[in-house]
Amino acid sequence: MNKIRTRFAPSPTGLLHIGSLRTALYAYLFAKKNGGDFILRIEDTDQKRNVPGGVKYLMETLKKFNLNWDKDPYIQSEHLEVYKKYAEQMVASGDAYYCFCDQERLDESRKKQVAEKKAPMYDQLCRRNSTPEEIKKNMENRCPYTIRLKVPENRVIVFDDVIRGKVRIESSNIDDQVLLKSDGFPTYHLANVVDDYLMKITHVIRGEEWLPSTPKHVLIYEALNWESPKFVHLSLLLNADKSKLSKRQGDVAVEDYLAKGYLEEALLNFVALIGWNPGQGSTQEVFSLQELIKYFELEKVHKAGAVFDPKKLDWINSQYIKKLSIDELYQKAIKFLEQKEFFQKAPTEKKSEEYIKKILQIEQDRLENLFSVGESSQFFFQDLEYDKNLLAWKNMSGEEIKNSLEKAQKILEEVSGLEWRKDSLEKIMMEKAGAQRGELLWPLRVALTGEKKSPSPFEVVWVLGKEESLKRLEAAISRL
RNA sequence: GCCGCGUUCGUCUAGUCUGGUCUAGGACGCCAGGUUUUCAUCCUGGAAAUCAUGGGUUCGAAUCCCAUACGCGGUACCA
Repeated sequence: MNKIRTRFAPSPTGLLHIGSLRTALYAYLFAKKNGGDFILRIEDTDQKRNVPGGVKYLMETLKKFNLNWDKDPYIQSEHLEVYKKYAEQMVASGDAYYCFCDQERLDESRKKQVAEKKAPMYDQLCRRNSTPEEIKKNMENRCPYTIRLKVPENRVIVFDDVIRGKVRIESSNIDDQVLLKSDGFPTYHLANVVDDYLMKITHVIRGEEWLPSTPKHVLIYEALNWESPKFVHLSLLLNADKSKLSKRQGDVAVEDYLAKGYLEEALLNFVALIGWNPGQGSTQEVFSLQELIKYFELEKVHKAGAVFDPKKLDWINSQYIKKLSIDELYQKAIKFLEQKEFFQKAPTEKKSEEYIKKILQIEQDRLENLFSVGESSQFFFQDLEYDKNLLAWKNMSGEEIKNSLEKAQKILEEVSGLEWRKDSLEKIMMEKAGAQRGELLWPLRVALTGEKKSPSPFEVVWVLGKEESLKRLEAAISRL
């Protein structure tokens, strides 16, 4: 049996779509699961749509996700002569033909067909009418031409899809597809087939949008006398309204999600689970790349399209954030924090790595994405502003609040530097509070944070340190 | 229009090939309660699918067959 080999074949047209990431992941998982190769191939055959730097961006993005490809990336535009050779070979064998129709005529004919409610297809003028002499003359006059697939008449084309089983379509429904464009570049259909064959791709794993053109590809394999690879068409990612996931209804680029502070591992995990799960009653939801490789099976990939649920992504992301060490969290979060205005304005001593790491320890269980880091912890970075009424727990009077704050002051003053740890601070304060928890803890917490909701006062005190904590208590008392 | 693919809780899904153990299980989200102050985490519980609809086959169907509906994709010298 041949070595398994899959490929991810994006076009460098800009950003990487989240659905393409999933396609790449599945192709990668399947290859790795079977000890095969995963190839990166750049399909840059449309000169109009290529974006400068697109290839570099694609490679960098895949690397971020650890979707490492084997061998050097293959760039289609560097192999134009190969496609041309096979196109010519197909003309010679009678499986393709030259077409000299210009765009204008094609457009007109198409318009007419649509008006007549017929399927818009090439009317095969050049297939029926061109004589060898005409072709020769056109060539000598350097007439622009394309090479089209000569789709056989009255045939049923059948192929087997790994996920969907047998798919059949009548040849009368298949257009005489252009294989080689007039600019000398191949179309997707030709380039794809030629490269998949030459690169010994065993499994063509791609989006469902390619299913309808697969019969054309089958015809090309036949014409060239090549064995077809296995076809695997993946269902699409959908918007909440079940339409194909699109920019109109939110972010679709991988880059957007990274910018919002989703971790690569979490995104990959999430995307893997849309339309796939290990089955057999497994309830596991969090998978490392290695685990995905271990459990992945193409046969378990769903046929139906699946809605992209951002809420579940949030949850998975939070699971990954919780697992990070503080050093890792700091490394990943700091660049998001540095973008925040409240952070930029903070005094230098509140920007130290040590201080931020303490805050991150408190935030770790609360974060769904890294973009929002620090947003609920702004009180750590700036002077407080709050309504003094907020200091009251239930119906406490001003006098009671004052007493409570002074008591808190006294407790904190007595805590030694050695005991200034989260756990011992909690223990000490809970002991001193006795039955009066709310009375002591609520005013203290508000004095420290100025917020109705916040982490516990023990944690906040621990981060702020003795000096700053006492200062904030003093400020609260003077407000009363 | 034509061609193709699909259809289990709001969403992601298990179960479908090898019909009975499915009075359909899990997760996210939602709701309620608990976790020695609030928030979050965590824990417990709950609501939530007549398995798209209709017809077969069968003692028995989410599971097999057919039809219909709906959704999606394709229909380019774009990929």
